Amino acid sequence: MTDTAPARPRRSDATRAAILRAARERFAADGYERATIRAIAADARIDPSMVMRYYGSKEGLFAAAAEFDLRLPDLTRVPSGQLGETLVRHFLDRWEGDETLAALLRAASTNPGAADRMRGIFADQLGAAVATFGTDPETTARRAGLVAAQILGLALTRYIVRLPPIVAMPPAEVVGWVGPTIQRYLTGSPD
Amino acid sequence: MTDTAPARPRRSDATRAAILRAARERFAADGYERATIRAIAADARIDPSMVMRYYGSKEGLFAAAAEFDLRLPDLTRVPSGQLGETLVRHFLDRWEGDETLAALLRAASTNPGAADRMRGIFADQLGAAVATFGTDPETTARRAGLVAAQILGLALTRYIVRLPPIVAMPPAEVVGWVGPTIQRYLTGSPD
DNA sequence: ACCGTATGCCAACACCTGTTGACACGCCAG
DNA sequence: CTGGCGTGTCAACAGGTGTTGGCATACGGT
Repeated sequence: MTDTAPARPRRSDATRAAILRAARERFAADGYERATIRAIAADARIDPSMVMRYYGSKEGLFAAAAEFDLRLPDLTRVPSGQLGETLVRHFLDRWEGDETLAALLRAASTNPGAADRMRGIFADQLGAAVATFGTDPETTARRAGLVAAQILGLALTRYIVRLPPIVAMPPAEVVGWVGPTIQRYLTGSPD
Repeated sequence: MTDTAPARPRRSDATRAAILRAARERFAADGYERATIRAIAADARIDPSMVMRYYGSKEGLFAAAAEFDLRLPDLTRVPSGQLGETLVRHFLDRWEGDETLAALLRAASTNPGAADRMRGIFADQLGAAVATFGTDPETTARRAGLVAAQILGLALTRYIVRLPPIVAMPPAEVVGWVGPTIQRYLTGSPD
């Protein structure tokens, strides 16, 4: 068994946290390859070699920095007519409150490991949430995939590529437009 | 005036084309930073310095390789009820027949210039197409942006991140699910 | 046949990258 | 007080990057 959580607080915990914070910022702003360990270390005001000691490698650092929980609400407690609206609002909040998702999305375009993690998050977490309410199990994966496609497209155009009309839309209007789409992907049928 | 098109075919045109083809492949597969000039030159079976002579710099090469025309159909000739379906089918074809778009999307996540070009393509070309049929000019930019968000999300999950359920969907089913979404973004109203 | 020029290769540059090992300081248990 | 260990810095390595200039060669017009 790997001894996680001996709970003994180490003096270096603050440094570890600073590194992680700087890493998330840099990965979110620059993507995986342009976010250099040296720049991250400089932001955290320590030597680059510390990053290696605490996280092993750049890949290890990214893996630690890209840990993420969508914190999806319990969809069984949401009125079935408001699923889309609720999810879109939740994703907007989650996206704007934590730059980890932006880091993950930026990196996922070029880094296979990041793409892997992205797949995992949206397949596992979103897939599980979609499976909680009673749609045909045969189609849940597809429905979750379609939701992911719309949500990620929204995130891509709003936070990464920054298409002006999408950036300019207030959250409420985004919910108004995209909510029904998500609703249909979850509970509707094609064509 | 810059003398474009003296129409005199140069002996090096084949080389130029080979470089461009290799560049599109590499940019599409690896993104901007990981696609190295050396690797592109090796694919094209020439010396890296030739790339510099013909395209000036890596940025110049990318700019040439990322030239792209969506070739959107004339939307005024499409029955207004089939706009969504038509557009989705067109985008799927365009995306699968030319890796330039994939290169552009991969690069747009990390390279500001690529993001710029992406914005240009979807604002100018898609925006113009959406403007051709008579919706309120006030909302055309927003409608075009929403369409871009859904289409780019579909492309991201199908060709870049490769979410299994989206990859597995046959084109006809994609059209069946996403077509109505695009239709609503073009001709419908929120909420 | 000749010569200029377009085409291509080679070697090198300056720089930046992730990563490593040796060395210094300071906290804390004994 | 005195070790030992956790924390941090410094300098360097080996490799890869975009980019540059010089040199060979072969084409094409005269």
